[in-house]
Amino acid sequence: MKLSTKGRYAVTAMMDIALHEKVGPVTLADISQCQGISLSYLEQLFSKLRRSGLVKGVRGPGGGYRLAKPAQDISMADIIDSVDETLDLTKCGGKGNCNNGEKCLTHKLWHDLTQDLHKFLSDIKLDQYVNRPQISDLVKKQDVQYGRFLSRRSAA
Amino acid sequence: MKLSTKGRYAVTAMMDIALHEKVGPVTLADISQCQGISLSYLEQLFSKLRRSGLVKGVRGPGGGYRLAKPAQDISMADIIDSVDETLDLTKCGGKGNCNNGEKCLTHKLWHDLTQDLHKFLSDIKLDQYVNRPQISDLVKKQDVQYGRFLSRRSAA
DNA sequence: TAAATTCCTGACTAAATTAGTCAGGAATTA
DNA sequence: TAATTCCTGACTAATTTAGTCAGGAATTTA
Repeated sequence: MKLSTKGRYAVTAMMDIALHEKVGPVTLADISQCQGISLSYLEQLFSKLRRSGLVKGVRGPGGGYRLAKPAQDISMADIIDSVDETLDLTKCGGKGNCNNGEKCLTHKLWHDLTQDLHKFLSDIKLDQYVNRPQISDLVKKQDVQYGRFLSRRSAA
Repeated sequence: MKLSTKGRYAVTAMMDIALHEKVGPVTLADISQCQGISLSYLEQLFSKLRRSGLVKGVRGPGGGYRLAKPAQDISMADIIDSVDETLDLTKCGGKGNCNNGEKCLTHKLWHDLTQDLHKFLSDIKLDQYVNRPQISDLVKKQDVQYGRFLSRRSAA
């Protein structure tokens, strides 16, 4: 378990996609502009999210990314694990010189803690932070201000 | 909220000190050896932990570090916040071009999530992972194997 | 008092990670 | 066919993490 800006980018981007699930795929260009992340960096992150089976890409005009499964089946832990390399615990355990080949006691305690943390984030699904009252109205308002979707959706 | 190896080092080191509270201060040299972290790096981390009021240093022979307050008053969030610089959320909010001067909706959702996470870690106190049955026996065994304290304590 | 121990500080360097850039190709829509 | 968008890989810059070094300050023990 690890948590950096990388994980934050991934989570917010996934929230973005989930918020607009009903309208259609969300392009990385949109996310890039709205969240202030470079397009290429997003592409790197989404390469991982796609390989983890969290999103699927839709190519061509009108394309973008959409969730690969229902929002209630995607947990925060899934997203963070997908992009943030987990940190190793084996610095002492590898050498095995601390507790007769077993891992240090404190390492075990840390291990227990991260497991609890991981469980906590596994229980939080994407839809919990997205399907909330008032949110959908705000999304619309934001999209209008932002011009997102208008160009291609008004033509259809 | 952020979580990296740095935070892990700090948490495990604090656990180490808490485990040996009754025996006396724990030296950074001991922690360094047991956990495989360089002494100077530990000194950097403990400089922060000390300034945050989580530990206090005891100089001179027989010295080391001990907790500055009871283990049940030190939370995991305290420790992690102390060494891991929190990551900023203002990348969009600063520019304020997303939602009419307000922060992006997704940023708000992320903010909510990290608050929940922070609360989770604030509710976990150091003693919860340390004062557990069986642990104290294991500590003794490990200390004997490791020779920690023996040199200076047997003389007393 | 002298010597050993341990914290404590700051400046510097090396390694790893994060973030971004670039160039080009593949699939899809219109 | 042209535009759009995902997709890939190689490269670079910036930041953070981790470690090194040199020295000083407080304390204990002899």
